[in-house]
Amino acid sequence: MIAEVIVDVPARATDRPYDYLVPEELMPEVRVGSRVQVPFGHRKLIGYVVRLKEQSETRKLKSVSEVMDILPPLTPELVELGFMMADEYLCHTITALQSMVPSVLKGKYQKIVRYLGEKEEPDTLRDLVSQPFLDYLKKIGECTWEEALNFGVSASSLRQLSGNGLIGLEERVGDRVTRQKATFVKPASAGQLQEAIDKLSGRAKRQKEVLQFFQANPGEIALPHLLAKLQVSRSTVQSLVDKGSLIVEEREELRDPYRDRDFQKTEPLTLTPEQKKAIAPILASVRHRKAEAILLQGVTGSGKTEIYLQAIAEVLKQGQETIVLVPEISLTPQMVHRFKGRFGEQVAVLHSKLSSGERYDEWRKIRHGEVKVAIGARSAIFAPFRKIGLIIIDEEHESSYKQEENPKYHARQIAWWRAQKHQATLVLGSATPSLETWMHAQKGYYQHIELKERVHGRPFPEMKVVDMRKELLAGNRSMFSESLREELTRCIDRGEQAVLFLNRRGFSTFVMCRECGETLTCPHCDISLTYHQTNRTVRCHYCGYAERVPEVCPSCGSKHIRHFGVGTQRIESELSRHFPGIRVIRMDVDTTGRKGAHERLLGSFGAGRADVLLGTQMIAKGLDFPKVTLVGVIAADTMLHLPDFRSAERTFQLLTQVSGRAGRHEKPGKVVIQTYNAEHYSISLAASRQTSAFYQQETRLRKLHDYPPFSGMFSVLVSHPDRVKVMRSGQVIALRIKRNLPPDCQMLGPVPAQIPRIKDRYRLQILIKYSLDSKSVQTVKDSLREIVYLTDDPDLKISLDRDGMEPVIPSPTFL
DNA sequence: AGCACGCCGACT
DNA sequence: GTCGGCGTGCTC
Repeated sequence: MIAEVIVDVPARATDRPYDYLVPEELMPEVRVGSRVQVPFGHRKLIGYVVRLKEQSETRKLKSVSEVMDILPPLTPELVELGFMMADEYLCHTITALQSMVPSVLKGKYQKIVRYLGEKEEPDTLRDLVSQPFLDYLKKIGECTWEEALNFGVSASSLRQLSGNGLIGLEERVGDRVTRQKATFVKPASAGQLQEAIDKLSGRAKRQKEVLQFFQANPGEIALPHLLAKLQVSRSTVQSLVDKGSLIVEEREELRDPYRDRDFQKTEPLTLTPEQKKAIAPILASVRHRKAEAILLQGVTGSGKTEIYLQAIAEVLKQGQETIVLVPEISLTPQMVHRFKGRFGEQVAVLHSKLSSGERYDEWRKIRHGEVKVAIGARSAIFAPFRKIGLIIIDEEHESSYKQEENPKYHARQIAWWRAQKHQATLVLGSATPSLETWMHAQKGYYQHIELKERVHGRPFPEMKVVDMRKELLAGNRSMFSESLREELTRCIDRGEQAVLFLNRRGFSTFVMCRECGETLTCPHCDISLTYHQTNRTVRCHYCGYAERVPEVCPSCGSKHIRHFGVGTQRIESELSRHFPGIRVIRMDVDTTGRKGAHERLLGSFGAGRADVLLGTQMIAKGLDFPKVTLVGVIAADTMLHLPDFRSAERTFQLLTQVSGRAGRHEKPGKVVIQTYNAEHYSISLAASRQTSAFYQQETRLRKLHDYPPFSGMFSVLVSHPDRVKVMRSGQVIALRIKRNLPPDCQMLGPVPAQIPRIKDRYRLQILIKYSLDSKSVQTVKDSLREIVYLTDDPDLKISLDRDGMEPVIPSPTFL
């Protein structure tokens, strides 16, 4: 039997399957999706089996040396998906395959130098290596390649010695897996327990207790458990093992990060008539086993999650599996509770807070079929299930479903691909769907279900748009409008809580000299440093560079240097000035840096230990606090000016989401939106909750400018440490693209990227708007693939992104 | 990605 | 003459 293997070398030349002979004894283990070790040139590598066959064109085949897992990490379906991704997202196949499995399965390679003692020690050995190294190697027997180099031994000497057979060089392949072992104890023979007790000497009181315990509790028990329960020591158990009365067994145990928590069993809630109407088509689709996509557009608070839960119950009844994607940020303990409470042990949770070992264990539960529901962030879309009946993507419009590294996939696209393979239902849930999804629903590609009422008939909060230009004219130069200040006062006086939201994007604090106008910028990136009050430093958000705020301007020496812009810290101090004694919890990168800080702060706010929750993006969604009756948006338009054609859509979505935080329970809510663009359609239509009107307007504008989804978009990012070289390469690449560009496509650029330099690399961007005609797509894809590999400069990096979520549209001046 | 093979400059 | 620089090309 021959196995086609994709090896772990992400390079153009090796991006194809290699044939290997499968030795007789490995035949039962090697399957499509198996992770194997294979000899490749002079080294040993990890690879994935992608096909099995009987014949090979290649002479002189090498053999698969090892199969690394009991169950293949990938299913045949995922292998196929890997090839599709490599093609679609222009990445190497191995990169696509590796993105689908836990990172611990990635290879760890080590070169080992071994001392072969049998041989005489000729002079050559002494001539080539130093005496201390030789002594060391003799004592230890073997060492790593790096250690040898540290001793000053040259690589070529080592190779020469290996050729002479004086030392051995080996490649060792391991994975990063640490499987947790647990020790279990059980009686050697349950029937002879009494006998064993009788044989004990009268002084062996402890041992007797242990054996009696097993008489009362037959079966095995975890060793630590036993020790704690009987208050005996390890040695007691050990002597029983030595006597042959007990057997200990070491076994792999799956860590369960939620093991120690109790999940209260919850029962399905009674659906409102509107919910009932909404769930019917989903249930029907699940029962029909037809690949189908459904947009579930429900206002915040309309009870989408309960619909998900009841749909999942139906899928379970059909004996099928479900994948639930939620944005990382809303994968909160409450969320996990709701799923675990309903489905208990049948749920695996995958999120970024897990250690890589825990993540691996959760993943294995899915792979081994121990669970039927996988809930997690973006990468959970690759859950290795075999019979998927339903895929749910909650908050479908979230940009975090797009991966920014290779493979640059969008989870929505992967989800639809898998739904088709499995004949599964895909449910896209959102109060504010992405324009693409909304359009697809309008055109009838997706079923469109709407939930327009909040559960329990809760009223929508009253929304008020405050024009900050008028405030300014009236002489109010503070960050708070008269209106917001009044509402806040009233809210606090009533003993209720408020959430203040500052959209930080494109609006952060920077430090500027008032005499010469110089701003502090990062020495490695073309970006202003942001001011952090906590330790009086300025930091770069892109490379992590930090320095103390200088006393004087580094450029003119003036002392009049201060920070501008609005950060959460500034708002916090302004709040305490306006409202003495106010209790504020601030959530931003500074306060939530440490692990668990996020939950602690929210928990504290929920417990009523603060009047105001002040924060950035991270508080925009998912929060549900009964006492919150006021939501304030400090500056609604900060991202409206970003050079991104999705900025209006983003603004609308954000405002709608944020306003959903108010008045979710008995008390009615109020929302105050402060802006300098009060008449902008994304703001006014969000405030008046005219969702359809917004989507129609936005659709018209996208069509007018031929932006996605009316055209496709590729972005090419060229970067290089040398400013001149990047310009030259950019021109060359642009010319190449242009030469092969289909007539119905358009190239923009090259222009400096939105941030022209990051980590000392200069960046250029080229955009290709392509017509959705599939022939053009293929042409553009092929020519881009060529371009990536055409470079001979190792410092030049070219990054391709298909339908990136944040392409920058070059302004006309650049064209 | 590694690494061997192979063809041109400064040294025992 | 040789050691060693890194350009070129291959890995079933």
